[in-house]
Amino acid sequence: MRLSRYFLPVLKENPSEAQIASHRLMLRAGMIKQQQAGIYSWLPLGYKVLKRIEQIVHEEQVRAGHIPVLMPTLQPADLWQESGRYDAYGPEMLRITDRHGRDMLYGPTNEEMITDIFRAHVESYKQLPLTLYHIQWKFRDEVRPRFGVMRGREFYMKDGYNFDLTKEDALHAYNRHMVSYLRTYERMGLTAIPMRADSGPIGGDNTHEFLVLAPTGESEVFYDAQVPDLKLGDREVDYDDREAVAEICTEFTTLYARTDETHDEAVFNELPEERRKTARGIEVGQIFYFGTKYSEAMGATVKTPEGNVPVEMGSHGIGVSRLVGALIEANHDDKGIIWPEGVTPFHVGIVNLKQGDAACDSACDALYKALVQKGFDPLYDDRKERAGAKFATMDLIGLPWRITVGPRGVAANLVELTSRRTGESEEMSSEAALARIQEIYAAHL
RNA sequence: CGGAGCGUAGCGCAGCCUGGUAGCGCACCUGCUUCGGGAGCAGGGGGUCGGAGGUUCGAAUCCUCUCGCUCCGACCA
Repeated sequence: MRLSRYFLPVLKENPSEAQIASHRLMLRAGMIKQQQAGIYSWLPLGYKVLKRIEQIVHEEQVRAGHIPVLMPTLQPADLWQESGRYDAYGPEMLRITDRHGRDMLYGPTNEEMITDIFRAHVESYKQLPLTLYHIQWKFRDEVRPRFGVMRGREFYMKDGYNFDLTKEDALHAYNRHMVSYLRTYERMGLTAIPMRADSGPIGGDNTHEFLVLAPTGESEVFYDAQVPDLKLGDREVDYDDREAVAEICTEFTTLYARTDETHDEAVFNELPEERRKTARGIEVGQIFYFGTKYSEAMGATVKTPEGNVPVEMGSHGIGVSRLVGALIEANHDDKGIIWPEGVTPFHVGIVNLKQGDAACDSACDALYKALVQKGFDPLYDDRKERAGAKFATMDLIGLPWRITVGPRGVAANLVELTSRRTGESEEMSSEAALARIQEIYAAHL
């Protein structure tokens, strides 16, 4: 993309409404525009990041054997009356009446609807196990939305639901989700720690929240200093291998890691003092096993040799839109955002220091074409701006790599490759820069 | 939902107390110079002062109502 033809409304000054880094930077980098309290338009740059995150979530869910569907945002009230949550949910649920006076709601989650789909189409235990998920907009009418997309009223979320015959099967589904989530966050360059959590209004007795450590997090968390070092790395996972999947879960959940809701001071204090860490965390996902709570209430049963039995269920969510904010909270400096390679909106930025100079222009054009030809998505700043303005824009929007083309180097076929994260620059030929970019992204494409 | 604020040009703000029909910085447009870290000079355009009602000769300014947004607290993916 050529910046002169793009839509990137960056702000030089800080918007007054933004209190935390991610909100401020998303507004300044032209990623979002607030339309109402807690409701945002996603401008081109923000939309690209949102879609990259969504894509990673999809890929990891499919890899785990889960099946994508898409359910509507508007749901009929009667499904929620069946489960009893229509009355239980309270004013956070946005209730709507259509022209015929029928009660509807903008879905805050989809347990009821997915259970309805299941009971309509699944009759036999032979059709199990089954895990369906979707990525869809949700609405919770928060009393006090804040922090930009981190705590909006409208939010984009992946929610998945497993249907199994036995509790053992359902717990395997739970473990499968935990591992797939760990992979998902790692691919985004995030360390999200699974912590034992409270089940809240969804109910159930087995649940973990995934938290990204950041000073602006909403929850206080307590953990063993060794936990953030746990990594999946590039190990292969066979999601059908129950023992292997369970082993990984054990590895990631044995050390102490809890939110303030489940924190146990006595257990925590058994750790040597230097390993006891207290911090703040942003919740970016949660997994639940809740058994037959909805299947019994809504008659979601399968036929077995022993008769009709309600299915065992769990539900599992990843806050896709919230992750955009969480990623920025975890990756920024005083100049702007620093995107991890896995989610960056553009792979590399090209800065032409002397727009209009024949040699610089043609060098940039050639580099741009070569990058596109190799499957990259570069952003070429071809505006008639001064160098300082171009650098400041690149730093703000946080592309992890920048190639600078100036009149000095062009004569000798030299460009400059700069890392946004370290600020380190290296002069090399265009061809060498292209090769380096290929190398860098080999693990992310 | 309790408490506290704020709505004046695209963005950030001053003016309000002590009424006399708007101003600054950035951005934008034109020209000249500048050109590796958000340039300088000169000129220029842009605002029913959130909305409605009231007081007054006269309201951004005072009064009432209303809508929107933000912050602290309780609540939450």
